[in-house]
Amino acid sequence: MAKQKISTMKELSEAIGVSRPTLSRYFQDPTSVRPSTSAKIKERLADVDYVYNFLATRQNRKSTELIGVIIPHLEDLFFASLLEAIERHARELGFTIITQSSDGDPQIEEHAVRKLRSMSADGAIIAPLGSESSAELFQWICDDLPIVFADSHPAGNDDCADFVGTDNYQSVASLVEYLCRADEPPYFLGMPLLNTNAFERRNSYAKTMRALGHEPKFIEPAGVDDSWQFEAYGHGIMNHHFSHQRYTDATILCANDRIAIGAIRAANKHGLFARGCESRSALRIAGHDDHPLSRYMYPAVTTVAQDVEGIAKSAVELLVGRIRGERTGDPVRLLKPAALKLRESA
Amino acid sequence: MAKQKISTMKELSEAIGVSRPTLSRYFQDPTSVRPSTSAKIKERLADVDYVYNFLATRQNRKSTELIGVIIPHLEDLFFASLLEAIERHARELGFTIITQSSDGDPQIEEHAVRKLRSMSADGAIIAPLGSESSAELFQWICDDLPIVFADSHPAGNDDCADFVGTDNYQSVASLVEYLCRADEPPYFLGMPLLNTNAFERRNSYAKTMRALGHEPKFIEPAGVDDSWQFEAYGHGIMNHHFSHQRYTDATILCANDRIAIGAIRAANKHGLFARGCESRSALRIAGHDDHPLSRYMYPAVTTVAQDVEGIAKSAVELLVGRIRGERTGDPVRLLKPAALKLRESA
DNA sequence: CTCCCTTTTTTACACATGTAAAAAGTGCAC
DNA sequence: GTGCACTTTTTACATGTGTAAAAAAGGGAG
Repeated sequence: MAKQKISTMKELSEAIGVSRPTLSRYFQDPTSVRPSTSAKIKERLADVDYVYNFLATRQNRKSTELIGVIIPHLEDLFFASLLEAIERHARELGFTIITQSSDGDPQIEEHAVRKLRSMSADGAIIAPLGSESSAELFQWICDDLPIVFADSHPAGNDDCADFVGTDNYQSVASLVEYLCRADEPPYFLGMPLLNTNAFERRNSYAKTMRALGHEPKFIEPAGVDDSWQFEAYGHGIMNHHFSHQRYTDATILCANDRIAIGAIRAANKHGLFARGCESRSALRIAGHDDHPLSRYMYPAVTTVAQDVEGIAKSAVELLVGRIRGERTGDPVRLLKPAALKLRESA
Repeated sequence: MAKQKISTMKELSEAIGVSRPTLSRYFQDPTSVRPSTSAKIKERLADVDYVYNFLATRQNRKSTELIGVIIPHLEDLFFASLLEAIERHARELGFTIITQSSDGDPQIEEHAVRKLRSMSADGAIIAPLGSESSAELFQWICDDLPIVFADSHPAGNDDCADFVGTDNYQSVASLVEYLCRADEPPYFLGMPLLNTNAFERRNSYAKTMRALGHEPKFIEPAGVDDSWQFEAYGHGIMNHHFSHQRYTDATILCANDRIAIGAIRAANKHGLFARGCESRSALRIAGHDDHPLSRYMYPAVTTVAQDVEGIAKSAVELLVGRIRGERTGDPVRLLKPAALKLRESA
């Protein structure tokens, strides 16, 4: 690469032989200059090493074409796949993604939101933590720029921005119905109450159970602290119970797959699954989300698949619609259905 | 929040009653102004809603305090944990992270590198893809800004930037030695040749085997395409072989845990592990990395734990050292040892 | 009260680009 | 060759901040 390094548009305009404003217009839309000029610029550009200054361009354009994404944890394959899908769709529409992980900490979440505003992001997709303290923050940011909440929505103010997520009532109901149809009605092993999904899944379980004429039965957490370490959480609780011979032939619906993975590990250690998972065991464990590794567990986790791809696509589309001003008015609330994945564990 | 919204430092300086340059210095270092002034600013700032303009500040500072991180896939818990750790350390040092996933695609990787330069990032931590086409690109970016390669290094030019990663020779050797000591010498199930780790682990396996007086034996991929879908890769290959009664009582060393997870699933489906993983089976499968879910498999995966935290910490420290000019001279090559994790699968 | 030193304000310019308006240039039809 | 329409160049100003230098103000010691 012996190409001449050029660092400003002014230098570049001299090297190419067109004026700087013409170059500026060319970079924003090559068809906005005469075809012969456009060709000339394109040709000379190939001989030269020039990268435009992102900071300077974005400071002056009305739109920065930056979209912020805030998720609770990168180290969770559900959020990781959501993020990858969002990135893919945003890239197609010409937007750059700024990812911030809130690391489960409302303070970091707040910091991330403020940083997005200071970066003049055009909008943001947020998978919020469940902290009540965030309500004010979200109200504040919603006033300033288009926001789409994804996966879960803030506890207090549901009406300040669009939302896309899974219809937990549908997804959990379809699992409960299946489990009741196939065998015993399930117990519910909830997730730590970290966001609205935790509540909705719990409520949906109870509601569906009652509708089917069963009394909801919850497995008690037994001294495990609330955290995003779901596998450890599920494993800790169920290992404890199985050690005391409890729930050893029960049907257990876990609030998410990561908890189910922990629970399945505990069950295996206690030899509670029938050899060769084809023959159904008395103990049944189901999850929720279709975590990428669910199918590799043994037994493979029966679960419901969230439409991650659809959620990501809609979130980006909703957001970009707002950013471009094509969509105004009341916030939209998109609930995606989830698909039952019958596998081996239940 | 009825706070007065203020969007520029000029407005703010009028509202507070100090000059704009004083404010500017206050924001960069509150101790650089007289304590009484600092207190006054701090006090009035609380009554007002002001966010500095990131783009404008960073355009003019010599340092943007932005660090770019490029990883092959977010949807891989190894990289996700690496990224989280990097983010944490960078945040402590006051740097903002811009993450770009190359999605396994050299073109996207190139795009990401160029974007980092156009954003005037102070430096970048890159976990490169193995593509030869990237050599020129990396040379180009290394000339412009401090780079640290993490996890794996570009195939061609090893000497253009610092590197931090796992000592694959040590890690694989310790596994091979353990496996040979405990029982039969292992076969090697490699990973797709996507980066230098793939080669190094393969070579280390062969070398260690010979040193111990055994002939290296490789399990052939049997028509599975090269991709980052490691679980599917491992599962596909081993399911195929197990179906033909091959390797059913072998010891198999997988190039990473995700492949091992796929292989273990296949083994379980074929009933090849002894019930209750306490009693050792003839079939043994080991992995590499200590993937966060390895311990939840059944049998739990025997593996070596990469020092993700240490790699992330060193990568950030090396990079920041270069950025601050505290470190110059020849590239450093830091190899972290990995720790054997004896679990149930081997 | 004065002097000196420190801090702050004022003023000015810089950064790399966007963008608007006026001036100059180009090409084409007649 | 003239006139017209379209492009491009020129010129000038904008963005929101960093930063340097000079001028002004403030505080403390004598």
